Amino acid sequence: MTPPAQGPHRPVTQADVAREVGVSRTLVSFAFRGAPGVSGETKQAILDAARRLGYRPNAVAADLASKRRSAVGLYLLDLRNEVYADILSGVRLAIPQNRNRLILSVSHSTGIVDHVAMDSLIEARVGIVIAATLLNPDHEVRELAGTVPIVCVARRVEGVDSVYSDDRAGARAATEHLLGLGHTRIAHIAGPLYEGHQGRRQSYEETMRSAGLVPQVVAAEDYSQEAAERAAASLLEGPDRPTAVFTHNDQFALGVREAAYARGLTIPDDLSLVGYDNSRIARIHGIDLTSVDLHAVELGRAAGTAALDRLLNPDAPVVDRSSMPHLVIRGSTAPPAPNN
Amino acid sequence: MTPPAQGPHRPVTQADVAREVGVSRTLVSFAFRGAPGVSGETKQAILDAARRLGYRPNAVAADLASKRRSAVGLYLLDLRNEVYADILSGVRLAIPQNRNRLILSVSHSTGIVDHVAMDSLIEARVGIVIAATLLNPDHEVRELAGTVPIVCVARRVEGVDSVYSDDRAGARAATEHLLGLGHTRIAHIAGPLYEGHQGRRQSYEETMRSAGLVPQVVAAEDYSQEAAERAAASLLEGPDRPTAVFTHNDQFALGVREAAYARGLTIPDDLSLVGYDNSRIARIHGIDLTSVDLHAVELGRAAGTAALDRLLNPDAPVVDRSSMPHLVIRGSTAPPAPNN
DNA sequence: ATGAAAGCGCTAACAG
DNA sequence: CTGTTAGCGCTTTCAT
Repeated sequence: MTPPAQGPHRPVTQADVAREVGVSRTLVSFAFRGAPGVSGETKQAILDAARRLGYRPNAVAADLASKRRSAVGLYLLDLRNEVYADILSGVRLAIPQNRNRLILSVSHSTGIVDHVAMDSLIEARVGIVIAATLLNPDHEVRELAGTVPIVCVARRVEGVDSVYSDDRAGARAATEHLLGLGHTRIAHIAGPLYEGHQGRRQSYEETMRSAGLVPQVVAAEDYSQEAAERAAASLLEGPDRPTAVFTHNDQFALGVREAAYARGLTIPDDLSLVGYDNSRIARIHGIDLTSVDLHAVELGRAAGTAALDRLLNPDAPVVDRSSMPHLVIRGSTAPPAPNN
Repeated sequence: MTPPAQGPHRPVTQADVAREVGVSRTLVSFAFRGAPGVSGETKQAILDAARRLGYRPNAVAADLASKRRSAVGLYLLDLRNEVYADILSGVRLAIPQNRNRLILSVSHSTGIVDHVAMDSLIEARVGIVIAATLLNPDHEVRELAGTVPIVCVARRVEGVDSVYSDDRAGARAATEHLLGLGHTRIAHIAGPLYEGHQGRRQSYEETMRSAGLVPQVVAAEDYSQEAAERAAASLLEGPDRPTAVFTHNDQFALGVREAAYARGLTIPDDLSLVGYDNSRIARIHGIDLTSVDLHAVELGRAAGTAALDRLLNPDAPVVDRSSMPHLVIRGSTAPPAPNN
């Protein structure tokens, strides 16, 4: 048989170290946190003994005893969407790994509001939750924020710390780009119609109307690429096929792209395509997706910073930090074909 | 100014609930864990009072008191590589979110062995670490496993729970596919030369030699796409340019692809390309990357299951679970051009 | 500079 | 069925 399992059996505690050195537990505690009031000599002796015994501080017990909550909860909607991975990298940039545990809770793109996911963070006693992005209606988010402080990423909720990008500006830039190329039949594939996630769609509609055109919106059933593919199918097979499609995000754009090629349509010759997020996929040679960049990494970093600030200062005024996205024009957009 | 911040100030504890109902703390504890020995009546009263007061169980304190360690640590090398996101999804499938906190620790593709990342997991007192993938040499991994049980994902370490894919078989299939198409100048872009990550390279070399050919390996400096791009540059600009390249992973393949197109080379006409991971990118129309699928989601799920088993039974024999990858042939590979 | 004692929120024997 | 008593590993007054 294979040898038995790994792992220690009698964990070493501060008391063990204290006994070894012949001092009190208090001193060990002080020494490890670099608190003042420990002579250099004893401190050294303590650190040495600790290493010898293999002592590892217990951050969880420390939090409990100090009534602190140094853990940061991270709620992510859907890891298959690269934008969430980017946000996570950004968060990681802001949060020092050695000081704040990052407790992860992942929902799934097809799932409705996931109370279990938030509950698990609350019961893990995180000091704050960075949420990207909650699908709940605003009033529910505010209610949740009454239980645990929340930083909303990529969404603005009144009364709750929010770090987001100006979706209306991004969608306007995208739509205007297509209008500028001469398109008139421009469709939009929106996400599910949750509150707080309608900025892109609304701004698209307004921009179309301002141009004297009729908006055409199809809402995908969920945030998966497949849902977008199905939504695109209805668009591409219907009468008066659009000559351009602007999608809620790049993942959706990928779905449209597959749907188009499956029907023998070429991008951008038969169909111009604009995504949102400017994820890595958009930049690949041969994809060359025109897309709105909302600077997801930077958004994540800002959210991480806001979270740390909130942890330090629970009574500071609510953070409301928006940033401007920018349109990156690539090869997936072109003027409509003359015969269209 | 904006209104003050969110969050409760005096957290509700079991004691509060007990007082409210007029029972002991023990009963509240029992009621919440569904333990036997609580009358239906009191249980209901307790649950009601708890809801009324807004009581939330403290999973951290529970762990401490019960000397249990229900938290699972997740060490991920690099979230920009989709394979790690896939592994994470798989882990999530196996681990019920409401019972086991998932504590995340992310390293970075360019970083060397990240002791800080592992330390943070140890100090968070996780019961087990799922590691995908540690760059440390085998003996260091074994040493770490003496402090906290580890499940190695996508890598086998003797004496440590390991859930992995047969890299040698995958690399052989990839190389033989290229040989079968008639290629003779087949190069390989390997990752950095860490112990435990050499199976693909070695198997490529053996397969080449068995075919009477000379292997040509370039090791990327780190696991980033850019490093692969640089490695590919030297390959594509050197004399006797290879007609095919097999890369350590899809991210590398993407780097090669960019390097090729930047030099006016077309895939697969001028260069056949095989990746590894069969990530979503490989499946995109226009990328169509031939790639070895190691079933990352399934790997993650198996790792999650193994982790839960180990948590339950620390003394069970070491897990050694390998699975077979399979080659997915797409449009990025073709016979070499006749003039080559 | 050092230590004793109380307590964080919870679980776990052990009694009744 | 219900309550009492000790802790878990650590921090934190408050003394000395």
